[in-house]
Amino acid sequence: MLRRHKTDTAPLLASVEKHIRLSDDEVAFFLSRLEEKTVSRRTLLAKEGEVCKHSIFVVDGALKSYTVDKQSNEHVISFALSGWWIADMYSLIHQKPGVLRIEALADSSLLLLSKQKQEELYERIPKFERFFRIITENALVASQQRIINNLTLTAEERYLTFTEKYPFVMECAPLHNIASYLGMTPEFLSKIRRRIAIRK
Amino acid sequence: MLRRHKTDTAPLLASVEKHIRLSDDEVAFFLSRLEEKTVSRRTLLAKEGEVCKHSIFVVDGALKSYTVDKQSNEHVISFALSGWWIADMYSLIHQKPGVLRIEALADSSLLLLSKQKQEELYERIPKFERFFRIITENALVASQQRIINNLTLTAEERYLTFTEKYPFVMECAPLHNIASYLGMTPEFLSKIRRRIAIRK
DNA sequence: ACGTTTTCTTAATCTAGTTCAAGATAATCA
DNA sequence: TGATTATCTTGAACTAGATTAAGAAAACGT
Repeated sequence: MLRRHKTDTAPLLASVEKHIRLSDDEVAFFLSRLEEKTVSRRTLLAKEGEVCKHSIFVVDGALKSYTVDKQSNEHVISFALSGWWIADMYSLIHQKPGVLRIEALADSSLLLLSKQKQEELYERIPKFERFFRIITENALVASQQRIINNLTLTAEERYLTFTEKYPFVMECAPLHNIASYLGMTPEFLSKIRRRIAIRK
Repeated sequence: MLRRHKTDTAPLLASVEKHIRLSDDEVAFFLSRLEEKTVSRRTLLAKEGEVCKHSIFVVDGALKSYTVDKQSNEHVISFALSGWWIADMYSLIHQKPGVLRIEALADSSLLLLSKQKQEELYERIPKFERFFRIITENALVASQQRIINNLTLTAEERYLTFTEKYPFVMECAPLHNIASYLGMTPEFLSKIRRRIAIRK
């Protein structure tokens, strides 16, 4: 078998074929649109102030996106583990300077789909409109659920919900990133953890 | 001209045709999928515990979606004014019991697209995949921006940002709904407003 | 292997925002 | 029109969570 990619494209194809059916030619065309990239921990994939050029699919490893405020506090907006997409959606869609940094939490192998190649993909294989519609819908549901949690739960409840829902993120992201994602300080998360430990 | 709908479909068609080009037949088919509904203030369009059956397009008027917690506090998740869509996306997509109530803030005229007819629409006119992909992308960007604001801004900054971005919501939603949407109590919003008024 | 940086925790102090209680005004509806 | 209900505000007491400072342990780069 001829492998155009050193990076393993199977996880991405599995995700695509869960939603749309592709011919071999279409698969080949799709794969030829992708750029592979392996990065080491701490590599920046996108930076605030720059236009975000790619959607990133994580084949293996872990990324996070975050903003840095004037007091240079990081605010983690999202995590992406194996099988997830990540991007600065605002910047990517409107092709305007973004507000997010995207950084590798661990050595990672990625597949990048540039905005331009994504548009070509829609032109050539309209079924991909469907795929990305569904992916985006799922992301929207998750985003709204997070808003609901932020509005209705206490810091401790948010932490417990997170550990149940995303145990794998717990394993690869430092606690202060998780605190930030959950909207609290690392010190307070530490207190919560002790509270929970003592209760048991 | 034969009017299938008493409700004015022009705003919705304008929004659709901003993103995809339709033939007259396709327009007719699309419109035939829609159900029109006029409701008075306080009418419930969806209720927690029930499966959400429709995407709702607001032609005229205003809706809100919200959850009610155990202490029977309302938490406003979203507003929808003329030209906006609203739904309990989780419930609609997965066809499982939802967590949101959707309620009219004012007498409103609506166009409803049922989950089933939406699927039929995708079958018959695949271009609609594109339309809803774009609509969903925009909703996701807005949702993520709200998360960023919640993580990085103070209550006062959130209020000021909101009044600038959504002046029309300010005009038709009661203040305690806006406080709830912004993640603060109505009493505190009131204090913020006084603070701002005094400063001027 | 060792110095440096990152990660995580603890404790004291502080504050942004909540809770509770009450009153004023404006809408709503029979 | 008059009673009722919703909206908005004010103030005092309170608390969930932030801030500041510091130390211990682990991970990392060279």
